[in-house]
Amino acid sequence: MSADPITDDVVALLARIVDRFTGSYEAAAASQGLTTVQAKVLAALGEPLPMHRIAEELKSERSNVTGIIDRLEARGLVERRPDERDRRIKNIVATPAGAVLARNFRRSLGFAAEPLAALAPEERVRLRELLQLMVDGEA
Amino acid sequence: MSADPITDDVVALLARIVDRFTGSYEAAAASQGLTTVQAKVLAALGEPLPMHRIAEELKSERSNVTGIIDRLEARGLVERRPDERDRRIKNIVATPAGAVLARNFRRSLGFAAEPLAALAPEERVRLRELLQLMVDGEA
DNA sequence: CATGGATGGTTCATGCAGTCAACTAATCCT
DNA sequence: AGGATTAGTTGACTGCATGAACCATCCATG
Repeated sequence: MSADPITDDVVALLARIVDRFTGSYEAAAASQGLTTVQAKVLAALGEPLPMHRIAEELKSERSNVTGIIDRLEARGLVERRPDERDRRIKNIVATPAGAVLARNFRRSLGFAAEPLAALAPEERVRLRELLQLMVDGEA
Repeated sequence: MSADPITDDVVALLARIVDRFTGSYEAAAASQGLTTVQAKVLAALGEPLPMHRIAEELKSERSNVTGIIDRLEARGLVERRPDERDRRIKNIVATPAGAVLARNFRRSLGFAAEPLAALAPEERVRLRELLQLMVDGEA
């Protein structure tokens, strides 16, 4: 269809890899009793973030984030902290408990993803180059 | 953390690429008025499939598939057709309308994904090799 | 400095996707 | 024939997502 069979192959391979990757992601999240969105939020919370930044991060609506944070806060993993300078803003910060889960999540994601990169060192370097090109290739 | 900085880089790059890919997927689905799951199902329906096969495909429960097919059927994109040999089974088959949407979806997914593979032909070949290794690398 | 417009967050209603448990119907196995 | 297994559905419940309406706060400009 797309004229170029190699491109088609690459796209198909990417589809499979994406599938595995998201599978690993979900498994890693579940291993910490988190949904994927919750894991994503918690993982992004190295620095406190206002709600609307989180909405951006998730490419979703502010109204949606309210609920997600509600649930995380109800479990004591996250805290709404009023901003000093701008009283409209609530900064979300991970509690110690939340930080632990985030760290465990990242670790188990790493383990899950590692087999994917089980290539010879030289191959991994080459792969990194190519992926970097792909990433740079767009705006 | 994972000892190997190159692996870390590769994982991070993969994460970004996965992100873009799923973004494209969602956009392509939305362009046909479909949710991502609906698009996935419709795309898998080159051949009629019994519900439980679809559940496998989606890695979800049979009970979940019931609802998904309900909605597709309500829109006339899909049809429940009783199986001749095994009367427990309902084979799901795309209606002409459904097939059109599936084809449009695939086309617009192709266009969306193509920029990702916008590498020199030689690079694409090399990338295909590496991705193939990754895919083969697991059970 | 007052006011009108933008921004940050919440609420509400609605819909889809997902799980789990309980159920019916049909098939398989012996 | 009868018990286990398999296919699909139903119902109750949760989480994620959107869109519209709404406060509160901030900010710009007249």
